[in-house]
Formats: sequence, structure tokens, C-alpha cells
Amino acid sequence: MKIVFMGTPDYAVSSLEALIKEGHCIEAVFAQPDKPVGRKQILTPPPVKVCAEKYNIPVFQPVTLKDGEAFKTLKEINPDVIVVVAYGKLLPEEILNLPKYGCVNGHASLLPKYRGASPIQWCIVCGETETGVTTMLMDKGMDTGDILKVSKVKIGETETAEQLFDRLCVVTAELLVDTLTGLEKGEITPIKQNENEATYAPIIKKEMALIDFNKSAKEVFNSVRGYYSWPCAYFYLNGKRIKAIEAKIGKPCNAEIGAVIDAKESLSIACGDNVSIEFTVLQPEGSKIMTAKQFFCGNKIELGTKAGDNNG
RNA sequence: CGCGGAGUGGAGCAGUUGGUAGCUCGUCGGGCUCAUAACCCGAAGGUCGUUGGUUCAAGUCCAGCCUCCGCAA
Repeated sequence: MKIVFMGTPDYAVSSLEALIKEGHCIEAVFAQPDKPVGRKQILTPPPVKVCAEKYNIPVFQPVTLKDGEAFKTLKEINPDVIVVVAYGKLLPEEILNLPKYGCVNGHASLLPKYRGASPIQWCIVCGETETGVTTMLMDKGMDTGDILKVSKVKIGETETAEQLFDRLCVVTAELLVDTLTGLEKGEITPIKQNENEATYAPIIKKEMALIDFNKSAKEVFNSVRGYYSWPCAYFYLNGKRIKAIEAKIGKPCNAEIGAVIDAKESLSIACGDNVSIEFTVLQPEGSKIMTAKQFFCGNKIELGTKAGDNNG
């Protein structure tokens, strides 16, 4: 099929490559404009752009799709289908209606659950045991289009968002290939989403990853793995901001919420349900990632010290 | 020149008003113990990121450079 691919981050690269290898003709790739990255703010092209250039596919990086320019470009290309994976922009209706087979999106959740920008992180933070990938025919809403195909995936009990990302991008690639094949053969019947079951996974903000020790140890644990490796769950201890890289659920305890109850093998802190959370790998501000043991070598933490939610 | 922290024995950190280095852990040897990741005794291991400057004397002050990291993106 004649395809236009829209995507931006690493996550979308596997899908683009899978479509290429499947023999589809990628006429053009759309990606977000290059953005400054890192401490030195070096202008960096998005991974999908880099990949597309490798295959000599023309790349477009419009700031907006709404000014009609993108539509003109697309109309000239006249693709059979537009495939969208983690592009980061909403498509105007004129574009949605342009391709013969419509616009197909691969979304990393079991729709209608976790619509929105960060489904992978949220399903772990919320403690789900199962998620998956859904392909759908895009409409003007946010992930509200009719469902084409679904692939379910179990979430490991200690799996991090980063690990799940790596697995789901492969699943997404496979499911998109299947979906396009099915569409071409007319074997897929789009299914409307059940609006009553819809939930949203809003874009992750830094502050959301601040640990609230009033929550249960399990919930804290879920946020540690759900927010890994960005932005990383964090808390404050003795005025220092500390990222929780790895943790495990500890033991029942009877201490003040937020109090340090062990500082030897791991940094154990009492949570709201009287169970401790044991931080085993940490990263204090300004330092590299280190094990809790290494952390204790240079930082004496008194038992009973309160881990807080601010630096005061 | 976006803001800021940091580079000290294998690891994480101290090092006060400048006078050649300490702590915790680890390592090695020995001891205690039924045993131990526990405890006791002892040992090894550092030209203090790099270059230059000030000084009788610099890890400790000044300047440049390299590297790492937090924030911000």
C-alpha cells in the first residue's frame, strides 16, 4: 500500500521499519520539528526522522497541520492510508478523510481505557496487570476512533514503564502490519468504542511523580516503576531531592507515615497502609545512580527521619 | 554563554580560618563463633580530574580546560 507515516519518538521507529520491511511503499514521513535536547540544548532530530532518512524517505516536519499546507502536500501524495504512531499532534478532519482506508493509529492501551498521551505509564501506576495495543480508525477525538484490532499483553509484577515500552513498540509494529493487511482484504469490521468504559491517561508531568507516602506501599511501588525512566518517582530527604530508581514492597510496620525505619540494606520508609517501601537503588540530586548501600556509606540517615514532599 | 551541584585510596562521602589527608562500606590477613552478610584485631591501597598562577607552604585561594550529574527542555 501507499502509506504516509506519522510518528516522532523511538517508540514509533519499530513500526515504521516493520511497514518498510513488509514491503509497503512509504511515500513520506511526518515527524515533529527538531527540538533542543539535553543540557546543552542541542537541536536534535526526532528518531523517526533519522530512521526515515536512512531509507531515503522524504520527511516533513510542519509546526502545524491546520494551516492547509500539510493537507496540500498529502493530497498530492494521495496515500491509501496514513499510519500514525506517537506523532504528538491531532489531525484535522480534512486530513482524516483524505486516504482511501482512512487514518490508522496504533495506541498502547486496551481502548477505550487509557486514552491519551501516556497510556503505558498510567497503566503501571494504576496497578493494571494487563494492557495491550489497539489499532483504530482515527476520528477527530482523542483516541476515540473505531477499533480495528487488539493485542493483549500481560504486565510483569515488577515491570517498569521503560520495559513495557520496549515490548509494546514491537507489538504495535506487528499489529499495524496485521491491521493494514486486514484492511486491504476487507476482513476487518471496525467496532465502536464503549464510551462508558473510557478512561484517560493525561500527559505525565514532573510533579505527578512526587511520592505521597500516605498512599499504600503497593501504590508507591507502582509509581516507582510506572514513572521509570522518566520522570522517575522522587521524594525529599534531609532537604535533598532523591529519585527512586528501584524499589520493592517491604514489610508491615508500625511507624509514622514517611518515617525512615531502616537504613542499612535499603532505605525503608513507612507508607500509609502500615507497610514499608524499600528503596534499593537511588539517585540523589547532583549524583549518579547508586545502590541504597552506597548511599548510606556517605550519608548517615537517622532512623525516624521523615521523608517529605518538599525541600523544607 | 539558561540555573546549579560535583570530580579526594575499589564504592559512597568528610576535610574547618591554606601547613602533604580522614570516615563508612568493600578487599586481604588473623581472631571469636556450631555458623554468619554479625562482632573483635590488624594490613594493603590516594602524585586529592587536568594545566597554569598566588604563597615559605594548597585538596583547601585564583584563572582556564576536560568529565559527570540535578533542574530546565
